[in-house]
Amino acid sequence: MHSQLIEHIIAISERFRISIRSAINANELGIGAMHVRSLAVIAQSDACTANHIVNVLARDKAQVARIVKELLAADLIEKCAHPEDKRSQILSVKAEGQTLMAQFHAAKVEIYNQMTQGLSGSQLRDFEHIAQCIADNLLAELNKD
Amino acid sequence: MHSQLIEHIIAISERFRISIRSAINANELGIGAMHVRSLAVIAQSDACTANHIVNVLARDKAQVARIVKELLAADLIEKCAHPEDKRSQILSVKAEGQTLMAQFHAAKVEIYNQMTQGLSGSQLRDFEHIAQCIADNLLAELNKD
DNA sequence: GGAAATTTGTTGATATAATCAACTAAAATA
DNA sequence: TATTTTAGTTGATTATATCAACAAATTTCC
Repeated sequence: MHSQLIEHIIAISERFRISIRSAINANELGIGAMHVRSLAVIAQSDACTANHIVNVLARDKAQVARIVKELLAADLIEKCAHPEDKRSQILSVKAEGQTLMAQFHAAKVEIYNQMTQGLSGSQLRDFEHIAQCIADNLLAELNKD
Repeated sequence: MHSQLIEHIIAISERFRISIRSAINANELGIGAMHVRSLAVIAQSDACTANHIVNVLARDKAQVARIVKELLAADLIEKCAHPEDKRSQILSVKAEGQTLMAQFHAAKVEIYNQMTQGLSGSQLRDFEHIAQCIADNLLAELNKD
């Protein structure tokens, strides 16, 4: 097993993070890549809670709590009471957050186009499918305790 | 483009890092995943310099300098003068480092087996090839300045 | 040969990301 | 109702990454 598979995967995710940060930094805000990823989760889910972000991004809840606090401080999101659970609050994206999301998606498309150069649609479909399979396998392993 | 490709990639690399760290932590040393990856680079290259690690792992040279310092302090590697460049030193893995590398490889094989469950050899070959292609595309983009 | 530019590595300061443990309050369960 | 679980917060700490300034050796170019 001299496979460099993992090294390629690590390289891809780091370069992606760098690209996102520079795309966002160009738009100046005191937030990082994790904030953007969390914001994207909030935007995608309806009735998103902090705990939902924890599950989707597989992050520590302490880390998420701080990210949410900072997104609120930056006025990118707002929170309102959860109708069925007083411990929890529902997060939603505000106007400025929507703008940032649009920039994020544009950056993502650009990066996606860059990284998929020379690859066919069927290659990419296969790749995504296998990537999901691997991610699921590892998740199952982590949840074994 | 609603592809979750990037999210899968990020998930895989994070779970890998976690797995490596817990495999190493089990073996108790004051070092992290980056130290292990750097050590692996040193082990793989003959006449490895700090700069070589910088290039292979695409890390900041300041970060590498500190990792090397810590690997030296932990007695996992040693350095000797570079015969053709007085600025530079050649790094090599010491006995304890070799032991750690063996543990690392064992952990890597285990993780690799976990993550590839249910995938065929040809799927993995394709996947690795495409991953390398994507990594190269992104690298070319970063080097454009 | 020598000045200028580049490369290699070090250090300081700081930012970002992740981890762990203790804790509160609400909710679910038994 | 008593116990356990869940959602979130906070404090403390570690790990990882970034940027700028610097020294010393090497290379480039005239």
